Amino acid sequence: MRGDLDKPGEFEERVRRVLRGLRKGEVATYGEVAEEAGFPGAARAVGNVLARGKGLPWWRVVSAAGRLVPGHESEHARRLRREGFTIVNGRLRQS
DNA sequence: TATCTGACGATAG
DNA sequence: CCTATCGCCAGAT
Repeated sequence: MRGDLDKPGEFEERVRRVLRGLRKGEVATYGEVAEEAGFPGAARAVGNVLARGKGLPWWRVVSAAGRLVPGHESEHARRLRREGFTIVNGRLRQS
């Protein structure tokens, strides 16, 4: 069957796939990534994957409030600006 | 089965 | 804008 969403590692696999789908100049919130991955409500778990994963476009993910990654705001902002975004006070500019 | 850990999210003060 | 809470989740112990 297709829907073995409870298989161990399936969550991370899907999250990674969603992340790989984010193109330059495109960002998503942790919650959106979780939802697109088929695990609505697992925003927190998405953060865990991003924190440990390697080679992932982590800078294209921000909090629902537009906040950047704690402890890496400088580099995060730099990378986002490089893709055309505007950051104000460590926050992705609202709409 | 019970707890604990986090790059979360919404809400209240 | 800030902190405190509470709810929710996948994984690891």
